[in-house]
Amino acid sequence: MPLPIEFFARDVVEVAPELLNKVLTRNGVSGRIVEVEAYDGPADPASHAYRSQTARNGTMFGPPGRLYVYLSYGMHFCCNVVCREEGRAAGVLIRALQPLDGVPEMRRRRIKAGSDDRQLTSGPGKLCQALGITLADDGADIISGDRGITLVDDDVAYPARVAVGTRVGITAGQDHPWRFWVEGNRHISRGHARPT
DNA sequence: TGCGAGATTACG
DNA sequence: GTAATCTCGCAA
Repeated sequence: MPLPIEFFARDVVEVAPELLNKVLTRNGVSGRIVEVEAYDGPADPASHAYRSQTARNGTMFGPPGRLYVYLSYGMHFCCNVVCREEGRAAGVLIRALQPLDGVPEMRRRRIKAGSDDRQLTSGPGKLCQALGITLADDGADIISGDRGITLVDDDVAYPARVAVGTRVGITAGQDHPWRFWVEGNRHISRGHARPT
C-alpha cells in the first residue's frame, strides 16, 4: 500500500532509514530500496537546497511525497523523495535498489550491466536508468502514482541490520552520518574513493 | 562572463 | 586514474 503523506512530512533523517525495504516502481519495473542518504536543505551544506531555490531544485521546495530528479555531472539522473513540510526543502536520495520486477526491461535499458544483476541498480544513476527515470519525472507524485511512479510498503519487515555511515561523494557536511543501507545486501553502491 | 567543483559512471 | 559534460555559486 502507498505511504501516507504524513510519512514524508517529517524530519528527513528519520524518514531516510525507514525507506529501506520499501518498493519503488515505475510502470511495472520495480526494486526494493537498500541504500539511501538524507539531505536536510538549508541546514545541510551538502544539499542542493542549502542556498536558494533554483530551476533545478524547485521540486524540493514543494509538497512532500514527490520525486525530485536532477541531472548529475551533466549525464546521469538521480532521484530523491521530497520530505518535511512544504517550503522546508529536504530529500532522501535513493542510492541503490534490489531488482524485483521487470528485470528484462532493466537489462535492455542498462546494456552496460551485462549479465551481472548487481550492475543493474547499485548506484543512484544506475537505478534511474534501469527504471527509465528522467527529468520528465521530476515532480511526480509517488503517493498517488500520477505519472506511473509509486513508492509502496509491501509489508516486508524492516531490515534486521541497518548500517549507518557518512554520505558519498560530498565534501561539505561530511560530519553527518546520514547514509543508511541494508547490511550485507549485494546491491549496495560502490561509493566513491575518498581522498586520504 | 568565466571558472571550478559537484549527491556519477564507465573504461583504461 | 580520468574523461564525459550540465548546473550553480562566486569571483572578476
